[in-house]
Amino acid sequence: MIWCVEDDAGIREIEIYTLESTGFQARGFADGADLQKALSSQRPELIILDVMLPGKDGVTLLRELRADPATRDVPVIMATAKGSEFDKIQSLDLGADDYLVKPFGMMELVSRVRAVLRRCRSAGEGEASLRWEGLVLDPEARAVTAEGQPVALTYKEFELLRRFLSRPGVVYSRDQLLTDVWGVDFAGETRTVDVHIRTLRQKLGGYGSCIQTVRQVGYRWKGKT
Amino acid sequence: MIWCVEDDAGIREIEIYTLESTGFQARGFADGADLQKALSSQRPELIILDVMLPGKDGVTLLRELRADPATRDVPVIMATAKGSEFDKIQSLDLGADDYLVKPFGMMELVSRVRAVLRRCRSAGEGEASLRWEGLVLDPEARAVTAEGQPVALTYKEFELLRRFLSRPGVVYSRDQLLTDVWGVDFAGETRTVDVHIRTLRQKLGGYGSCIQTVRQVGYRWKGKT
DNA sequence: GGCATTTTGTCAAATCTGTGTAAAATCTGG
DNA sequence: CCAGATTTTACACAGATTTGACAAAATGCC
Repeated sequence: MIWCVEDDAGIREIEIYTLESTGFQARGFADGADLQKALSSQRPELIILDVMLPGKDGVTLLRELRADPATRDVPVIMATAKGSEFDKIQSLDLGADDYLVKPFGMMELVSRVRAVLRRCRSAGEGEASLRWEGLVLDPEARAVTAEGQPVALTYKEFELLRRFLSRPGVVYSRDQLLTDVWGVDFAGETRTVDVHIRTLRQKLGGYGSCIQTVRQVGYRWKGKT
Repeated sequence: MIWCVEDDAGIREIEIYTLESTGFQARGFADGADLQKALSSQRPELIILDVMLPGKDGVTLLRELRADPATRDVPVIMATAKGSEFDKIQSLDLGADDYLVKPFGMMELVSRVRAVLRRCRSAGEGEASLRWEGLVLDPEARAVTAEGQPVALTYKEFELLRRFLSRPGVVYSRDQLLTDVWGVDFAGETRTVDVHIRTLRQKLGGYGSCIQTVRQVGYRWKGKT
């Protein structure tokens, strides 16, 4: 799925039409706010980002994308009408993967998208990061952030959180968590899980209350709404 | 089984014919009311939903589908004549799995259906939730909702309800329920079941009366209508 | 229809169980 | 051996479960 952020509806239509007719799935956004809202629940393969946008401009958006562990590794192609060298350098410095100068032909768009995707895929697909509102768990970096602030978790805590976030709302029994996180051959059969849940809850601060205990059964991440 | 919601009988016929001739089972509905009626007793693999419909429009229907735990995870492909960006974004935001713009070719329809099914199947099948009209029991989340409102049940209450909903109309004797829910080696043999049935009936509100007592025998969930 | 008997509904009190919590004990890698 | 992570232990408490007593309803008999 490729996302196009472009305020001009006409250009956006053409971009999407072109991408879809070439076999990509595509979706458009008129501004950065829409993009960021959608990013909170989904993750595109690639973003085509216009520099000139109402509200936050493309360069600012790019900077924010790169600052967030959850979106750090989404490829971005910047698009701009201005051919100014400044934008170009600045964007590439901030980590844009490629650059398109308007007016660009649709074949150029497609070929650049393909090129960037090819480049990024060969870089190896990483595990997607899990997120819940402002809480982000990055499996590759093995790091968790809450509203951008790092949360230091131990191994067991991290693995527990990973289970929860990967299936929010689903109840995990203590046994399940034990064999899952501790390993099938775990001897001890005490309040071990409880204690780790407690420390995890503490470290998660406000998100701590998202871990609900289901009496007689186990724990689950607070379901939607 | 794929369901097509489309008010134009001609288009509906063609969709169904195409899907069936490609090996799918398909069934058509003229409006949202018919769809929702059918959903109360069955569950399709995928829904193709027209945006322009008499009565409730497709976007509203989609929103309702996504709001209901029982249908939240049914894949939906939206179809529309309007190429309006608004509809498209809104639908995808609401969780449509794909989008078809009329007039679409039948081969495109089939390929999109295949793509969505492939994507959703790999998402892994969990336990199916049980439902009775507006009452939904989700075994994985261990949660029950009545008309979307959560119903807090204790362990025993949940297990009882699960028995009833899994075989509506079947009478369970107290002994059966005791060994089933309480365990084979349950000592106490008093009014225990009755008391739990009572609390369950209370918490279920209007659905409480669906638990019928069969004198001398036990209890059962109210059979069909 | 009355009446006795049995079965079920209801309530509140008593009991039991699982969980939260803190702190001590143990383990692990450097 | 140390620091930090993990596990164990112990105990109090909230909430679930069970018990027991009685009221209400259904059934069968005359």
